[in-house]
Amino acid sequence: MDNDVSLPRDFDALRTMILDRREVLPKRLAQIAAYALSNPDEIAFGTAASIAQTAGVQPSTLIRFAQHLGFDGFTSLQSVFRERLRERQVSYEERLSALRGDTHGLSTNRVILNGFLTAASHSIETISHNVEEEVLESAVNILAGAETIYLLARRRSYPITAYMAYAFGKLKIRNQLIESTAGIDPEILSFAKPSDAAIAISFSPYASATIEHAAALAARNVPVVAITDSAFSPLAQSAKVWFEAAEGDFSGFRSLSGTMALAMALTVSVAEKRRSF
Amino acid sequence: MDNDVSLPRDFDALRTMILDRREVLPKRLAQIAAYALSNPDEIAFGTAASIAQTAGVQPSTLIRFAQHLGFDGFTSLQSVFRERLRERQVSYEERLSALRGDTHGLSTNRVILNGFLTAASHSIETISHNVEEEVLESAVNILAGAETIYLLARRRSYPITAYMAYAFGKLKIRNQLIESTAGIDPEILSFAKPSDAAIAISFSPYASATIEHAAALAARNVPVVAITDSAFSPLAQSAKVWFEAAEGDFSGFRSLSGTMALAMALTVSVAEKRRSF
DNA sequence: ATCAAGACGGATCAGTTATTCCATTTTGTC
DNA sequence: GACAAAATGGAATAACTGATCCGTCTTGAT
Repeated sequence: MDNDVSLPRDFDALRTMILDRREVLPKRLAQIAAYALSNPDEIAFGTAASIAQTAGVQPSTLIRFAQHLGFDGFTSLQSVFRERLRERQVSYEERLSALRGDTHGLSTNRVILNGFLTAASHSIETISHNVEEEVLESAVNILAGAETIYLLARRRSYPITAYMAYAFGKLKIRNQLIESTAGIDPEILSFAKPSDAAIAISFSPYASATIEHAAALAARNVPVVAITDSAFSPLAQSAKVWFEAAEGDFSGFRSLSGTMALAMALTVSVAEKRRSF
Repeated sequence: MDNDVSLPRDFDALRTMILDRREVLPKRLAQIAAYALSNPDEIAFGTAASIAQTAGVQPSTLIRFAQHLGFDGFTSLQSVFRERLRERQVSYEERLSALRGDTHGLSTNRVILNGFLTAASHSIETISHNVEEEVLESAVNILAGAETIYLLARRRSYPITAYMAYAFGKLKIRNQLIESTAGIDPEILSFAKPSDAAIAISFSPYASATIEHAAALAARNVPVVAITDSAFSPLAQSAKVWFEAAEGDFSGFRSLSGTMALAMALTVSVAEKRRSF
């Protein structure tokens, strides 16, 4: 349309072209541009309709986007994304060595990054094998029935509950994150009733505050769902149901990836369950 | 349909299966088998009609071929070929293949959990391929040289900086988490000097506070390292270096796994670098 | 040579595709 | 603030998709 002279044949050229025009693109077209560059595989394999949906636009906008760049339709734009995947296949062996133990010629930084990525992927694997159907179901049941969900975690586990608090909030599920900025946690927790529930997360070495709070709640018949690392964890004793989430770690820091995925799954499952009430 | 118990979910398994049956396959089906193994890319991208033509058979034969192998149609066979191109990390693919695809007979809870686990593993893969050596190095250099590291993130990105704050603390690296509980963020940030540095994390839809703070810091020559989702992000403009971390998501919630691993790698790399001073 | 069982080709079908078109909204200019 | 131009959403459409079906052909055991 407005650029017939140089229509990009390969992905890099296309990428550059899009980045060049980023400021002059209309809103929806820019939205697609951003999506396309960060999810090129989706463009390569998806259909106009499916891509439009995940990118949050209309299919027609996708076609306009392609035409705006000089292609004669979505299909020709898509073929550039497909070409990219075919070519990349060549350098695939070199990529493989990146994550394997092969640290030759890699910078320290890269070794560290790979370490964390590997630890993360191990966590995910472990979770997927260790989580049992019944445990998952009863945890979801407990939480879905709760009036308020209390979130207990400290230190390295705190980010998990922070994200859960955010997600519960978005999903309009009442929750209370125990953060102790003012040191009044015991008072807040004293409001918890048996019709509420708590999620407690802690790994060895266990944060004493989390353990104590969980025990206190359990003593008052508030059901506790725990995520911890073994059956010997003091959390497991206070918990009505508990998940074993042995996280991989690298140089002393846990990956959190598996636990994070489990936590989000719990969150969304609870919302899903409530919707069916 | 001579369906065996297990139908291959990844390309290698499919390849082995086809090679096993090579002699027992009827003529036309063998013809397709040979074509498929030597032109896997064509199968991945083509349509049943186009593949049939270049392979010299009828489209219906292609579908019969797929069904003969135990798939329920050409489409499911094709998805195996597509998966092969999509997953650059073969080892991950093998490990996680159990997770993907069939949701038959799984509980809703399990489907949701698998969704998050898959999204997490995608994130990790993406990060491992998108992070470039130079970007990583210059980010580490900036941060290692900083007196105080300011951590900016809101909402869904907040858990990342929360964990970084914890890890930096453990590693005795001076840092300041911008949390705004008292609404005095601008004042705290006004202390930042060019000899400090900031890490800003935000994904679309970007948290305005993070964007503004990052821009303010950049304007005062405080170097900003950003983690965001595309070149279109307003964060990328304020940043001296920025990482692209397109996180997989499931039912609207980002996985955070890849970003978390990247953040931890940055944290530890900075500590490592400082130790060498 | 016969004949049943499987393999095959090709017409057909329901569903989906990319695309077009037009009414409406948004944007930019004077 | 008014107006033209551009952008956008969404319904409509024609082409094409994968899959099915059935008559014909091939194969191989008897």
